[in-house]
Order: sequence, then structure tokens, then C-alpha cells
Amino acid sequence: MLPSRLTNHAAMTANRIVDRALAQAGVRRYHYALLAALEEYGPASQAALGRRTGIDRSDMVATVNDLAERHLLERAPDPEDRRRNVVTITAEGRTFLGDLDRLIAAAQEEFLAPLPAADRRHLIDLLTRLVEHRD
Amino acid sequence: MLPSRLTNHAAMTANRIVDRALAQAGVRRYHYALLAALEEYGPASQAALGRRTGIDRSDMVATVNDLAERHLLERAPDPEDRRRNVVTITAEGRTFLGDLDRLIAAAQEEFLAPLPAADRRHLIDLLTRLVEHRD
DNA sequence: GAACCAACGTTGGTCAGTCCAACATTAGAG
DNA sequence: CTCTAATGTTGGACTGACCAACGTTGGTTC
Repeated sequence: MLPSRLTNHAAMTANRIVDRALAQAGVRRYHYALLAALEEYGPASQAALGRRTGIDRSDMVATVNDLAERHLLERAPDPEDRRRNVVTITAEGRTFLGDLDRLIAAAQEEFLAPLPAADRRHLIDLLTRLVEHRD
Repeated sequence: MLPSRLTNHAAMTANRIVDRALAQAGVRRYHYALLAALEEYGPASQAALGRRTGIDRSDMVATVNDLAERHLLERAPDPEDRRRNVVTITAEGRTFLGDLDRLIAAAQEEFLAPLPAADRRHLIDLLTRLVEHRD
């Protein structure tokens, strides 16, 4: 099997596991990525969040909308730059993210189950090298 | 970075490279997969091709249509089972596949460029183990 | 032979991720 | 003031992946 296809197949497997885990909490990968970025980096503009998560601007709008509706984050105009909003995770969002983190950790474990610890580290190293070569 | 996300990112990289290569010949990954399966396994029903390539039945119809239009394959009713079609690669399709194979080989090389041969083999082994564990 | 079940191909559709275009507003540089 | 870039929003397209419904065909069981 072609390396590209194999990688794709592995990614599909990973996505399936992660998607199923997140679906238990009624969210998708984009939602998780956004909440995780807010928690890690603090309040930020949508554009900055897009740069950090890889989510496109228009999809960032939709994702922020989804999560704002559930009071997991808040959006407010940025007083320092009127082009921007500032997006902030709520306390409820933080709690929810804790739940998601547990689901995600279990999904990683499931995805990597066939590999012992040393192989896992090696896989991560190899993939990282593939990916960073591009960025 | 989460292993699932890293894998996904690597797959996106691979897909981008492969998609760009295939776009030079005006086809997509599904098209290539179908032609390659026909070449490897010979004439087959759409359902069998779907099982080999992972392409869903309705997408198989569309993909076969695309390639039949370009005379890269032919579809005919199967005289042995009237529920089925038999799909056959044409001589033109075979030549075209040769071109695609060269594009794909170059894309694999590009994708794996950051890794020396031993690491490539190891990556393939690790990914294969992840993927086959599921099937 | 009839009833039932499964397989097949086709049509039609949805979804998630990915990405782009166009627009109006705002900020900064010259 | 002009020009350029950044921002957020709306709207859209594309690909891959997947599902439902349908009519036809083939095989099994009674």
C-alpha cells in the first residue's frame, strides 16, 4: 500500500475514534480544537484562533457561533481594535473542556492500542518530522 | 500535539501532494484507486471494486461514469449475473494509469522526503499495524 | 411455485472538513 | 488623503465519506 494511502487510512481510523468520542458530548473536532486553543492561549481574536487551530475564517465564525450558543464561550468586540472580536472561554466551557479532554485521552489510547510505548514515541517522531518539514 | 491530530495533519499533507499530482492529469484519488484496482485485479463488478478500494457504491457509480466518459474503462452488463456490471480497463486506461503511476511515485517521494529509507520502512510498519488492527 | 432474503446498481441526499470569494469596516503607513 | 492589509461575516464550492430508497436479479427454503 502506498505510504500516502496508508497515512490517510490511519488518519481515517483516528478520526473515526475521535469523532465517536466527541459525539458523546455533542461536539466535533473543530469545537474541541477551538476550546482547547482558548484554554491554552487565553482569550483571542477569531483570526488568531484560526491561525492556531488551522480553522478557516468562515468556519471559525460558524464554530464560535455553535459554542457561544451553548455558553461555552463568549464573543465581544475588542475595544482595542474595532475590526476584531475577542473570544473568551466561559467557566462552563472550561468544565466542558475537561470532560472532552478525558474523552480525547481515551480516544488516543484506543487509536494507539496496537503499539507499545516506544513505538508510539517513534511514530510521533516520524509523523512530526513529516509534518514540520512542510511548515 | 495529539497523535490523532498529528496523523490527520500528515494525511492532509499527503493528500495535498497526491491531489496536486493527480490534478495534472485531471483526476482525483478515487479515479486513481479505481484504475489501479482494475489493473491489479482485472475486470470486476462495481461492488467488488468498491470492496477493494473502499469506495462507496454510489460514489463508485459516479467514478465509473467519469472514467467511462474518458474511455479509460468500459462497463458492460455481466452475462453471468444480471444484477451486475463488469468493469474493464481499456488500453487507453492502461496507458493513462502508467502516467498516473509515475505521478504518484513522485508524490510518495515528495511526501516522504524528510525521512531516510530506514525511517520510511519503520513508519510504514507502524502505520500498517495501526490500520490492520482495525480490519 | 411462492416467499423470503441478500446482492447489485442507480438515484438522491447529507455531513464534515477544507477552502475560496466578496463585501464593509477598521487600522496603519506613507 | 490614498493605499494596503487585517478582520469578521455571508455565501458558496469541492472532496471524500456515508446513508436511504428503489427495482431487479439470484439463491434458498418450504
